[in-house]
Amino acid sequence: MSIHLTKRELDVMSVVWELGSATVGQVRDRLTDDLAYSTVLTVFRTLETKGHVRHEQEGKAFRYHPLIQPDDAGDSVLGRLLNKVYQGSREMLVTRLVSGENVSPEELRNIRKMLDERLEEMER
Amino acid sequence: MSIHLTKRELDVMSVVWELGSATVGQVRDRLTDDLAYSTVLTVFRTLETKGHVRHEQEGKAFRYHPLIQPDDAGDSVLGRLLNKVYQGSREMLVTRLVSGENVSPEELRNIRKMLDERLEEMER
DNA sequence: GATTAGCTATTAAATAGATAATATCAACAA
DNA sequence: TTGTTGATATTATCTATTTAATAGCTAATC
Repeated sequence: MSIHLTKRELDVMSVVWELGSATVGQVRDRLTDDLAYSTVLTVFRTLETKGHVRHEQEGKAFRYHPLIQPDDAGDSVLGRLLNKVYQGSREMLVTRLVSGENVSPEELRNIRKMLDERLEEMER
Repeated sequence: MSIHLTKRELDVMSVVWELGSATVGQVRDRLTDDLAYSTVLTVFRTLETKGHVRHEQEGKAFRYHPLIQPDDAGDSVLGRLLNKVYQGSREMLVTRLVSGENVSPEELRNIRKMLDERLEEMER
């Protein structure tokens, strides 16, 4: 089954993934919205209930560790986006993804290279 | 500002985009979940309130027309996905997108071609 | 030993989202 | 004229999500 994260849950998981693991305070400091400590804690508890993180004691604080990876959470969103918005066309999706101003040629070349490699191993 | 659609709103808009325009009944018939007529109607009314569709009378029914396009709705999702899940790396996102079993070599080649063209026009 | 600082636990409450029952209304059929 | 049919309009309910106030606990500090 696919994993669904709410907006806030994703905000929190994003920091946890980035840091590898995180405490409530660390997450709170990194979020752009200024949330109360207890708010972030509540989100963590929800995530733990859902089995997406676990915690261990660290001094007096809890340190939360991810039990799911970005891809796990991304797949459901990506799937919905692909099917509902781009009618299943990966090309349309990627086209849009690289259509912004701030996309460097290098990034495009890297993506192309990745595609080349993937194509090669498919043909083998 | 970026457009946010809820899951159900996206389901409905998806059908509207696909058909060009749609009535409540048409949408209801195409959704995999079996929703009541009034449920779909409610979603449409929300979408209309938000300015995402307009309607015109057609016989006794309403026909709804989209006022936003797929890209408009996709951008906010894509942006969140890119930044929160893939840490801003388009390459990681695309890698995941093309990593499934059911991705044809042809589709990959089309994407690569699109990238080539985009790279060319950037260098010009 | 009392105080404070820094946590977690409990509880509440407001808002958003999803679903649908029921009331109405207009046009057509008998 | 009077149902009947096929819509829309109104209203309600339930659940999920978001936010946070406040209570309680523990270790260090004075």
